[in-house]
Amino acid sequence: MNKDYDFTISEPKWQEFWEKEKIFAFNPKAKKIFSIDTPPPTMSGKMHLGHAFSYTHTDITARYKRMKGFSVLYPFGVDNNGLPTERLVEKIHNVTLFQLGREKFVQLCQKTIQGILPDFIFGWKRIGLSSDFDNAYSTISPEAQKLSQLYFLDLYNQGRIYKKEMPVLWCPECQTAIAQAELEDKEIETFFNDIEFRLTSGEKILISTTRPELLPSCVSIFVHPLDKSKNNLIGKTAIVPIFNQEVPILSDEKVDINKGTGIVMSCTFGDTTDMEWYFKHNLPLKISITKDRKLNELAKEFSGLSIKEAREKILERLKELNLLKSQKRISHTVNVHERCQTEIEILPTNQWFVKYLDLRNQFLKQSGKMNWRPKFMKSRLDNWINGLSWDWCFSRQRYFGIPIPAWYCKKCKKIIVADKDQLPIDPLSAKPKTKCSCGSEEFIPETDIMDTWMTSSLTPQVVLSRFDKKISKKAFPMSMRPQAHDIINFWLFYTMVRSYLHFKNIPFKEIIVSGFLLDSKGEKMSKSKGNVIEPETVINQYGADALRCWASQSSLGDDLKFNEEEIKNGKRLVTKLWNAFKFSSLHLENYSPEKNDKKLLQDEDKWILNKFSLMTREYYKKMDEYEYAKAKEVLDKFFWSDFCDNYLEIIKTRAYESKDRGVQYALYYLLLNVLKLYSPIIPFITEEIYQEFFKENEKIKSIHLFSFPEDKELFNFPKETKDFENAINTIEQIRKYKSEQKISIKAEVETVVIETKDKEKIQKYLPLIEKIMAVKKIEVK
RNA sequence: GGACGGUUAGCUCAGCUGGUAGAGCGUCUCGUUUACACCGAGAAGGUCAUAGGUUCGAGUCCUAUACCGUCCACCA
Repeated sequence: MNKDYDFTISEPKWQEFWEKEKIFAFNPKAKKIFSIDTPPPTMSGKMHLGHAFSYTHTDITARYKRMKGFSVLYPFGVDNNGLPTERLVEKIHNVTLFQLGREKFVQLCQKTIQGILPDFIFGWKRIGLSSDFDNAYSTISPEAQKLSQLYFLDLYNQGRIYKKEMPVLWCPECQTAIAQAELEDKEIETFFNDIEFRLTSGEKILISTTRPELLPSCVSIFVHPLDKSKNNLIGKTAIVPIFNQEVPILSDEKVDINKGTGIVMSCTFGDTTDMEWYFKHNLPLKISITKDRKLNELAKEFSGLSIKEAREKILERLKELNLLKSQKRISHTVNVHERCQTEIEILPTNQWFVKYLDLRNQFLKQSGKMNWRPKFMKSRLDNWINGLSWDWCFSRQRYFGIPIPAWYCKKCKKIIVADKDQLPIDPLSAKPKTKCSCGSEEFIPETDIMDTWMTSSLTPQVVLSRFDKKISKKAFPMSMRPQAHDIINFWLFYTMVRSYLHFKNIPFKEIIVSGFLLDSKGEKMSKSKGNVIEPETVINQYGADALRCWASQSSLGDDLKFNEEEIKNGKRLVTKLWNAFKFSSLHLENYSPEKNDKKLLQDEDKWILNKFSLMTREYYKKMDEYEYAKAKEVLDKFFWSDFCDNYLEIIKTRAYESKDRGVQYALYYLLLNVLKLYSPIIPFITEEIYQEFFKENEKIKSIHLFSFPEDKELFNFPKETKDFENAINTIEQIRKYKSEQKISIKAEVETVVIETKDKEKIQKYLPLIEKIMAVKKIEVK
C-alpha cells in the first residue's frame, strides 16, 4: 500500500458506483421513515456555491439518518415551471414568447429543459448528494400538473378561490400579474416635481410628485389632519392642471407632513398607498395607463405615449403653463419585479385569488406547531403573516406553466371547472365534460396559468404521490424541510398555507434553515456583483469532500463567508485520514477481529476506546440537533488529536515489535467506526478507504450501508481511562520539556522530572512512557 | 419606522442552566527520514462593542446606546 489518494479519480468512481448499485435507494416498506422535503432548485439558474453549501447540510442529515436505521426519502426535484424558465428560454434562443406564440413557445420550453436537465443534475451529483436521482421530479411534469390542478379543484370546491377585478401588482415587462412576494426594492434617480394646482376657490397650492404622468389619474388630494397650516384646505376642491378634473381635498394620517410640500395627490394607482386610499375613502377609479406601459385615452393628447415619454411631455407642458415651480433630483426606492427589475404598476385586472387573509391566526398557530431550527427564524414567518395585506393572486398571464383548469360559458359567463378525471388538462385544447347549467355548450377557455408557487407549495404531495396511500400517509407530515432563509416568505409560507387548506395539517415537523453563502468580503454572491464562485472550480481544485467539509462548518441559520484557506483544511483532513489508514493497515494485515482479542486490551487501548465512545455519543447528540459543525468538531478532535497524535504514537513500538491482537482489535474497531462517523460528511474518501482496507473482511458493499454503532457496541472503561490520563499528562510534560530544550522528541534523554498528583498510578506506565518518549529515567515528583 | 440576528485573539468562529476566556487558520521558535511537512511539539496574542443595572461574582442575565447584517413597511 503505497499510493496516494487522488480525488479526481476516486470521486467520480464512487459516485458512479453508488448510482449503479443503488446504494441510496429508498425502501418504502421500512419501519422507520425519514422524509425530506428538499428544495427543487430552479433550473434557470446555474448551480452556485451557495447551493453546494446548503444542500450539503441536508445531505449530511440524510446520510446520518440512514445510518441511524431510517429509510430516508430524499427526493431530488427540479423547478422548471413558470416565468423563470420562460425567461431562460427567451434568453437562450433570443426570442420572446410574444413573437413565437403560445403553442410554439411552450414546445420550445419543453424541448429546452429536456436538453439542459442531465447537465444540470450532474452538478448536484458531483457534490455527493445521496438523493434518489432516478426518481427526480419536475414541477412541470404531467404528474405535477395533475396534482396542481387537483388541489386547485379542492380549493375551488371549498369556496376558497375567487376571480375578481382587482388592482394587482402588474409587471409591464413580463405582462403579468405578480405576487407581493415577488417584489424587490430598487434605488433609482428621479425628479421630485413641485406642481401648482388651483382650487375652485381661487387659492393655489403646491404638490410634489415623482409621477406627473399620472395627473390624468388624479382622483383626490390629501393633507394630514393635524397639519395646521394645511388643514384649512380640507373639504375644498382642486382643479388638476392640464386635465382639468375637479378633485376633493381630503385628510389622512398617512400623509407625511415633512415630505415634499406636505400635500399629496392620489392617483389610481401610483403606488400601494393610493390603493389603500382608494378603498378607504371610496375614491373613483381613473386608469390612465395601459398594461404595456403606455398612456390611454384618458391622457388626451398624451395618449399612446410611453410612461417615460409622457412624463417628459407633461413636464414640458407644465413648464409652458408656468405651473412647474421647481424640480429636485432625488434618489428613492421603488418596487420592482425581482425577476426582471422592471418598475411595477398597479392595475385593475381580472385575476384569480386564493382567499386566505381570514386565516392569518390559524397560520400563526401552524407556524408554532413546527420545530424551527434555529428558533428565531420563526419570527420571520410570523412577521410576514402579520403583514399580509392581499389574498393570494395566483393567476399569471404567461404561457409556460400549469393551466388553470377552467372555462367560461359563452352565454351566461359562468365559470366551469374541469372534472377530476380529466386531469391534467389544458382548457385551450379540451372542453368541460358537461354542458353549462344554462344549457349552453360553448365555452371560452381560461388562458391564464398558475403561479409557480401554486405548484412548489405542493412539493410534499408531488413527492409522496409516487407511493401508495399507506406510505404517503406515514410519511406526511414530512420529517424535515431544509431551506435557506431567503424563501421563508415564499416557499415555506405557501407550503404551510396549502397544507393547512387541504389537510388542516403542518407540511413538515422540522424546518432547518440554513444561512447564505457570502463572498470573502461578506457580501451576498450575485451575478450583478460578479462575485459568484462556481462549485465546479472548487471541486476541481480541492475535491467534493473538501468542499463538504468546509460547508459543514457553519451553524444553522448562520451565513458563511467563502474562505479558500478553510477549504484547504478539508483537503488536509482527507489526506490525514488516508495516511492514518495507510499506516494502520500495516499492522492489520490479515486481521479479523475475534471476541477473545478484547481480553488482550491494555490500558492505553481501553483509554482510547473509552474516549471514542464518549465522543460518539456526543456526535450523535449534536447530529440529532442538526449541529453538523459541532458533531464534526468532536470527531475531528478525537481523530486528529487523541487517535493520531497520541494513540498511534503510543502504540507504534508495541505494534512494530509483534503482532499484538489487543492493539489490532482496538485499531480495527476505531478505524472502521471513525470511518462510519465521517462518512456522512465526507462520503468519497471514506468509501475509498473502506473499499481498500475493510471491504474484503466486512463483505458489506459500501461504507454507506452500515449502521452506526449502537450504545451496546460502545465501551465503558472509566477506571483505566482515568488512570491513563496520568500517562498522557506525563507525555505532554516531556514533550514540552523537549520542545523547550529545542531537542527532537526522538533524541534520547537521561533523566526527566515530572510532576503528578498521583505518584502511585503513574508507576505502572513509566516503562511504556520511557520507551516511546526516549527517556532513560523518569523521576516523579 | 417595525421585527429578528450579530459585535469574543490578526482572520473565521466555539463558549450549555452566571464562577477569573477556547479551537482552527495565520504569526514566531523548534523538530523529519519505519503514516502524514497537506506533519509533529511549543510559544506569543483578548480590559469578551459601549454605558448602566442585578449578583459575593457577568462574555454569559436585565436595560439603554452605537455599529454591522437580513427581512418587512414607507418610498406622493
